[in-house]
Amino acid sequence: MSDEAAPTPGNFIRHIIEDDIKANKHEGRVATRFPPEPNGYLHIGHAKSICLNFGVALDYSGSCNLRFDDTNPHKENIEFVESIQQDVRWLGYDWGDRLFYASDYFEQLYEAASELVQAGKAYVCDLTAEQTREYRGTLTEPGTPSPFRDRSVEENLDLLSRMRAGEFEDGVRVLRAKIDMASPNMNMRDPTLYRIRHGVIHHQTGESWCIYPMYDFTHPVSDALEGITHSLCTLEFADHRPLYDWVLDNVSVPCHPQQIEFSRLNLEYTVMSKRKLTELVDEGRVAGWDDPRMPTIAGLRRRGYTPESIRDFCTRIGVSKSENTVQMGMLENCIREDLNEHAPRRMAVIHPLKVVITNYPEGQVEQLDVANHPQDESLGKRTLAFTGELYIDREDFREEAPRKYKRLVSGGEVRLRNAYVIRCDEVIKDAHGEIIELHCSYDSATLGANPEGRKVKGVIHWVSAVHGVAAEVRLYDRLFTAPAPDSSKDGRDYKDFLNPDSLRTVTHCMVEPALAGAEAGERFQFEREGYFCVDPSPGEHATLVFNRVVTLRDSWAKIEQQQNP
RNA sequence: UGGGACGUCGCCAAGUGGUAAGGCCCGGGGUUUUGAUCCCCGUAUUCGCAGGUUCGAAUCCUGCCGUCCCAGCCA
Repeated sequence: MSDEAAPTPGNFIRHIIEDDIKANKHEGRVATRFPPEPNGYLHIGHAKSICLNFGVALDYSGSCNLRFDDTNPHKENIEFVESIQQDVRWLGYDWGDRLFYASDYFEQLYEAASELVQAGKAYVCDLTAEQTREYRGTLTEPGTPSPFRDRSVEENLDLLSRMRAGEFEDGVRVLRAKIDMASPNMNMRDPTLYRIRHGVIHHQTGESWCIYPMYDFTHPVSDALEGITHSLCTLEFADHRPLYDWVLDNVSVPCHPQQIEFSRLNLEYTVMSKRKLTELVDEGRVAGWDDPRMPTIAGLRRRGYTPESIRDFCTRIGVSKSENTVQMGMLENCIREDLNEHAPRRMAVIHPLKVVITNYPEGQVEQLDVANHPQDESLGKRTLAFTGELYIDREDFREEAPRKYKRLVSGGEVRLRNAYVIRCDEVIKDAHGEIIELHCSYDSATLGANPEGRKVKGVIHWVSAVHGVAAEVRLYDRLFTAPAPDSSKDGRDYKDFLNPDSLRTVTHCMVEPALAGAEAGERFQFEREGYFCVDPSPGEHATLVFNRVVTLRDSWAKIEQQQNP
């Protein structure tokens, strides 16, 4: 057991950075940035980027800026800029005093645009959006130059300043780079640099601007102004790199950062696009961005994932340029490993079945001393009350034992975890034949000792009926039923694969008394069930609510499945 | 049919001319008052395919095949 972080394995980006340091490129400096657009909550895919950018900065004594890419006020808002900061911080990263907004550079961006115009490298274009599309050509055919491409520098300068002054309506004109309408790279066919947007209140700049720069223009300039050395982004931006470099080569900036692309994370049984996650939230398919079924950082946090487990996950999946879809098991393994080591053990009965121990002295209560962790004494002990009436889980009793079943059966014996061995003598049913109670007898010689002359293989958990505390338990499962819900070949929408059983709420659970004062966000292992987290929602919960983070590995479930295919 | 990228075990992923790391999953065994944990052991004669260069190729060359991305006044 060790809390030492495993060394981060090398990847192609780290190799490039190490080579650059050796070659004294950028004076040996390393500066990265994490540049989210505040138009949604961060998800596990962003965590990969965050761990990469901040991790690299940490390991090479560099710095990593947090910069909001806020150039499209239509889609962005302050709730997102706040949640993003909270999530990055929660993941364990610190941007110090280097919190920036692309909008901090609007004035410099405008000057850079003027510079391009003056150099004859940008022009104001009056084509409509639709016309622009037609003029752009197709993947296989070159585009056609805009009729406004050869406007004079003077006219362009005048028009640009009047765009800024608000003289033109939305969509009437744009500023475009003058590059190459015949380029095989669509991004180089005179890309739009600025568009007009009236009537939106930007969360940072308010109403001071009515023209907004595009990503392809904003990003390289922002990177350069911040002295970024390595600008890491996902694969789909590889085609934009020539434009990124073009902008930096044609505008006066202090340095020329290097853009490097890596592949984004895909996770089985979920979706990762912001558009789809936004849809799930807006349409009420989930309870919000922090719904524990969401792959968002906020969702994982509420589910009970630890920041350590997410960071561990990010280092395990690595960084490469190949298209990948990581199995859920990988993420689950990371949280199991963390919680197995750190979570105190408790007993909780999710589907209670009453057990009466007929030979237990009436009214007697025994206080049992029990370890909080089977391997780690430093987690201490707690006391458990044992009584003649208790609850076990319905799953742990069968009238007829299936093959290899080693829990309680009629006439059979089982060990009550941390307590005695009991035998089931009688099954009490109601008028419908439903089992409502078990009458058992206990062997008083089996507390902390094996029974004489026989072996009892099964061990089940239990809660004293008089000391137990009522609780609600939320059992989560994967949000989608298909491994790749957003790429079905038969034209079905990702929402057609929503898992109807992704949340099962169980209301009348019984948990051991030590759980009574559990605080929001506290995590436990409910023995033989899984890891659970006290729901941290700022709550008006009348009773305790536990979210299931993840089940325990369950080899019995595998056996059972093989027996009843 | 243009351009960009990628193809190493079921899923990730090292490897950068010297004879296929590691993790997850999976299978088998052991310990265990959690069917958990932990501990052993096993799992690619082969790197998309086909040629070529070389004493030697996953690594170099050529050709082919497959997958992903690009035609927002989104990022």
